[in-house]
Amino acid sequence: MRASRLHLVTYREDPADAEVVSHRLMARAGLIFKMGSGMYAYSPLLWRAIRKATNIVRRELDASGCLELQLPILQDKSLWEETGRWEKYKAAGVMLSTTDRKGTTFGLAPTAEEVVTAFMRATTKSYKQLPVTVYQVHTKFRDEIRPRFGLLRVKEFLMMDAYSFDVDDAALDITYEELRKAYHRVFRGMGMEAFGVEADSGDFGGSGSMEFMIPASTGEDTILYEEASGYAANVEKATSQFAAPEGADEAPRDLHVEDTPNVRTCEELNGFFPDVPVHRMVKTLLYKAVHHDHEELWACLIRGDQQANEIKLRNHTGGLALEMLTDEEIRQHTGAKQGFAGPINMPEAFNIVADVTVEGMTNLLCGVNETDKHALDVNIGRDFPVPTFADFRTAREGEPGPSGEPLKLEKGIEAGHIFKLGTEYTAAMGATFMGQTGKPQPMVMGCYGIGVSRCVAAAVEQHSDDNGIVWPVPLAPFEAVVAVLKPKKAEMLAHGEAIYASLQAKGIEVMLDDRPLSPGAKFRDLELMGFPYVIVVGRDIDEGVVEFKVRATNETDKIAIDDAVSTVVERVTAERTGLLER
RNA sequence: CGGGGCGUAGCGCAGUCUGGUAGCGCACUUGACUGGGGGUCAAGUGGUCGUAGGUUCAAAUCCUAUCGCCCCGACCA
Repeated sequence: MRASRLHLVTYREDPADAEVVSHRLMARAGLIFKMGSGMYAYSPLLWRAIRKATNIVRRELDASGCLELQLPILQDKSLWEETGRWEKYKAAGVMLSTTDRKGTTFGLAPTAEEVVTAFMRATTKSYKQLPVTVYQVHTKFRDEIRPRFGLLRVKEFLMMDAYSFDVDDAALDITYEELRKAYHRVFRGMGMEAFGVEADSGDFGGSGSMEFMIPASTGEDTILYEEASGYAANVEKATSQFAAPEGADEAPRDLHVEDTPNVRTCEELNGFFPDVPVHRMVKTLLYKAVHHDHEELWACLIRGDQQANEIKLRNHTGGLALEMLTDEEIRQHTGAKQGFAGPINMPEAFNIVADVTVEGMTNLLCGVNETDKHALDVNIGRDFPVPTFADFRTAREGEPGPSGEPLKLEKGIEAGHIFKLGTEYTAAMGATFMGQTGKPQPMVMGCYGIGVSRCVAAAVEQHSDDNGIVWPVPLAPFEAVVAVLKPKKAEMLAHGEAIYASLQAKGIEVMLDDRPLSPGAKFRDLELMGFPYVIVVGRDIDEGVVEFKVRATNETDKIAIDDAVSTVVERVTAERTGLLER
């Protein structure tokens, strides 16, 4: 393609709302055009990159025996009601919906388990047809609370979603493992190192799931990992070991209630009682769990030096959503101001649970649901009933992980997620097949997603410098550019066109930059757009010399014009497969 | 959902407090000179000032409503 015909537009200034590097650079390079909050037009240049990312996904999934199909974006509400997820997604605020002229309500696909299960239900009769894994690359919609960071968090995006159907759990395990490997090939094939981490299964349910994270300082997810053991988990799911409660063998002392006016935090309480360290206090966090037809009150006890993990707690409550009580609700339910809730005199309406760090604590300090008062030397079982103990705490960097190594922290962009769903959806929707035994049984399902448009943004997030984007070759909109510095000079242009034609003949995706820009403007522009290799046809052309520029290093070599094509071909073909072993 | 802020040319912004001819930079068009790191000069194009209503002789500016966008918070007991 000729640059003069590519509708290239670049900007010298950053957009006012760009916070992260990929957003900034993609906007400046004219790759994305904002149409509204969380909605972007993709430029022709960006679409080339997205198409390449899509094709890498296709290549690896096809190699794993997956079948591409296409499912509707408009999905009937009643289909989602079969699995109970309409309520769930509405409660979570994720589902965008619309209605047709008859008043029928449709969801705009945030994902497609229901639709694909309905498809398989209608088309699968026998175990002989299984296993089947289908996938599509299609637009998805999510009503994000707060779209931001350019293409990294948007309301409308391009996603690959795959769904596997197996005869039993053992068969699912094999399929899941196959897809896990394919996922690593996909990310490596894009030129990125993604690592798999244990993840919360979120709204999908199911027995196992793994997220694929692309390390980036601006990532919205936090990963905790152990260096040697290979343990890595999303902070939403991560566990760590903790020190046993201090004074476990102390004799219980008599409970006494003291005045603690206007305290709000454990640190402030510590000011009143310097002898009681924060880790001998118990915080009482008050929540409501929202279910589809009712709300429940929950109180979670946790040691003063620990932080609650609301995802773990929500999973325990089984609610669709978990919300902290407002100050007003706290007053209404406990009669006390915010800051004084406690397991003592707790209204019966509350379900009380406690984090495992609370188990075994003695002579602790906690609230008594009375404004401006706290109790000291409280003992579990004696002063309040023994609650259910479980892991409700947030693991933190530096704490010993499951294998005992100190946990390290890394920020990442969630690029993919794989789940073992089991029969949750197929059973609910009656998607059964005739087994070998002659009895109908539900298909065992897995689901798998890759944020294709997000991956492309993540690639920019990971590969850039002060001058702009540095595309990895597998995603680059063009693998190479032939830049003619003075396109008005017919002879120079002819040399450029000859190199361009040869590269094309060799199968290189090449752009001829024939735009009449000043050399400085042209160099900056090409660097901003981030093409991996540039052959500069300039002042030395009369001596038969051109320049070979490497975007990643910004190094320039003068080479003979006759070597230009072979140099580019060699470099590009070496990098086309990303990080895959050849 | 709570708090704060912003809507003025394609982009980035000033002008609003104190009502009186709508501006600047970039980009874009034409011409000339340039030609290896966003070059120079000259002449131009482009805006119902988010929308609707109100006050006023007069509204980008004041008032009301509304729509949109951005940021922070929503891990506090």
